[in-house]
Amino acid sequence: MATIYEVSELAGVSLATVSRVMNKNTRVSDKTTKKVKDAMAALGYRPNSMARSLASNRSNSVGVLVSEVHGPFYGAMMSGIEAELRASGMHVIIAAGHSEEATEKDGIEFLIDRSCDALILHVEAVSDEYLLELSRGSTPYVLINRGIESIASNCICLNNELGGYLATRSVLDQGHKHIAYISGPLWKTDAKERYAGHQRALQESGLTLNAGLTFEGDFQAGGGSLGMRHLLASADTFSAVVCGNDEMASGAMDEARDQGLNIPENVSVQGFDNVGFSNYMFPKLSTIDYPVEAMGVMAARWVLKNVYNKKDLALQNVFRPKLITRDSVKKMRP
Amino acid sequence: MATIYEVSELAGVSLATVSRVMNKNTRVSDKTTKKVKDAMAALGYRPNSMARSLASNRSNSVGVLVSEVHGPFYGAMMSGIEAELRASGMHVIIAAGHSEEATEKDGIEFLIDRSCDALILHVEAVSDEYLLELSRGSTPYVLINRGIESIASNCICLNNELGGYLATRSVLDQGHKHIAYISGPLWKTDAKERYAGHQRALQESGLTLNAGLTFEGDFQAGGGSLGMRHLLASADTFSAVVCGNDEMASGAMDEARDQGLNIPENVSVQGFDNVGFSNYMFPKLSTIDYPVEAMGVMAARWVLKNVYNKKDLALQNVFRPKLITRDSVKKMRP
DNA sequence: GGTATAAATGAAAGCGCTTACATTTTGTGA
DNA sequence: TCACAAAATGTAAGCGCTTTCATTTATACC
Repeated sequence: MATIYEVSELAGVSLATVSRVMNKNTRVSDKTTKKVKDAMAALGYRPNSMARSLASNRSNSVGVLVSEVHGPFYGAMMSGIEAELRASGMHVIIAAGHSEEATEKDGIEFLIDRSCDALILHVEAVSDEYLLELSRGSTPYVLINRGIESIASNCICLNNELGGYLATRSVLDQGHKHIAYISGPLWKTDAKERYAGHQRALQESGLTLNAGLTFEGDFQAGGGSLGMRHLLASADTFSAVVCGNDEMASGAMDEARDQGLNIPENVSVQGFDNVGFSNYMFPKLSTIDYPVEAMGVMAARWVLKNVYNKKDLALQNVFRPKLITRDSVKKMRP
Repeated sequence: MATIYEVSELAGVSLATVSRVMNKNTRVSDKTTKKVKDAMAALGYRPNSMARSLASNRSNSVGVLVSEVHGPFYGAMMSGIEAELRASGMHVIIAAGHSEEATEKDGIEFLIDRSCDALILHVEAVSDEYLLELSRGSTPYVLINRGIESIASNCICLNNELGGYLATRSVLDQGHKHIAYISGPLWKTDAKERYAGHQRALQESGLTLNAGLTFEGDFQAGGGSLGMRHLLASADTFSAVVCGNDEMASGAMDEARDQGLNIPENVSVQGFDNVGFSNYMFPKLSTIDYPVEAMGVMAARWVLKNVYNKKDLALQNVFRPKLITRDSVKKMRP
């Protein structure tokens, strides 16, 4: 492998000049630029990224921590990030946090030790204090789907409350009066916010929350099944169930069918996330669109702008969820 | 940030000794080891990974090229790879190839330029010749889901032919005699092999392939819909359709339902991949299990063994697909 | 043409480690 | 106790770049 030194020799210039034409940060005359480029081409020169990183204290890598590497949600997020960053020559290093505090911290440290220039984090278990402390360190980071007041400009969030509101609002608009809710684990901020939105929609319609028609799930299909079983066993009746995410909606639908109910004829189901498989379900799931890929792209832009000094990038911190109407919610006869 | 030099000073030993206790590759007496570790702890020392890489010519990073970063299939694969490699302190850099030759080559070069110690590739568009040429380079790689005879030990494959056979065999076993097939794009090796398995199963049962009941799709839901439409419009009747993958099965089911057919009452559907959403579909899809996560883990092990010299790792090159019986294929009355 | 100034280039000191080789210390057996 | 091998540690030369500062060359103006 040719080194910069051999290039400089062949081109008859100094190391510094070769470095300059590579980095195009200082003017080099057209004539020497050409000589250098020719020499590079002749030698098939590829700069050694490790040496560059060491000398420049820039690794051109950004670390991405997701809860799970698989899963449609994180997939879309990583996809947006990868595309945007690679287009600018940066690479992404991934790590999984598994929604556990220790693992998340471990992942963050791992990425920092890897000399990432910046981090994009989707963390759930770690505390605000930890993140605040982290922000005092030297590795800048953006948070996806987590809002912390004092570092708001580092946060890229969905308005979950609005999403929760929209979900229930749309079910109400179809004439439903008895609405059950299967929430995500309420220690997760987004689950809590969505639930709050649900409550607001009910209140706005003059309905009161029926605690018996509420179930705290786990954001997984299993929790949705459990939730539906619980709800169906309850004394109260309902014509629709709003779920904290699509996975739980799927589980709930399965369970309902197992109990002989048809969807949406006997019970309507509303999801949240619109990620991956909701369109493959039957009936196709009405849900709330979570523009997670766009948010990934935005996180990447945040890094490009704040860490790699690309100007002229417009940033957006809060994204709006959008109602997706499909077939799982039926209109009620008045 | 403390450097190795400060640690050596505080501990009263040389740079080399500190390096030795970090890398534990040379014996250092217990006494000095302790002194060094204490000094490290006192200074909160973190080794600079870029400097280590430069000096040792090892980046501890492995590049992973997938067709799409999102998508349940690649998600499972990356998940397996990430978990296995990180447990050994290596990190993974991802890049997307988008099933296009130029993009795949670009991604591979990108990863090589990033000083990856090894590559794990899921490539589709690039030619065997290119890969052979690549194998003469200095960056070792493993191929997932691509078999090349002359570098067989670098390939981790599913026995696709067997999978295709199993899929059709199971449908035959349910008493179906008129079976349609929606294949993946036949320029892709796996699509071709699965199709070959289908044909073998038919032959074995003394059935002949009916060209009118065959459709070449694109491995996407859209292709499945198109395929089903085409098949239903054909002159020949069929009671079951075997699909080259789950996405197409989903599309096919949608289309069938749009045309008023019930599944599996009017037409049975068999998928392939068992990845992600097939369990969320309704009816739950009978399919062929593709142990892609395990294959990801195996690819990671290949790298650990061949590149990072971890002995004692058993490698497996060919994986067996497995039939998953669920609800989308119905038993025919004889 | 001569000087002042800007533009282009070069020289060399690191960046923070690893590792081959040299040196010192420790342990062993007679 | 001494010679000698083995174990432990130290010395110093890189790894391949970037970047500051100094030097040379080109440009402009009178």
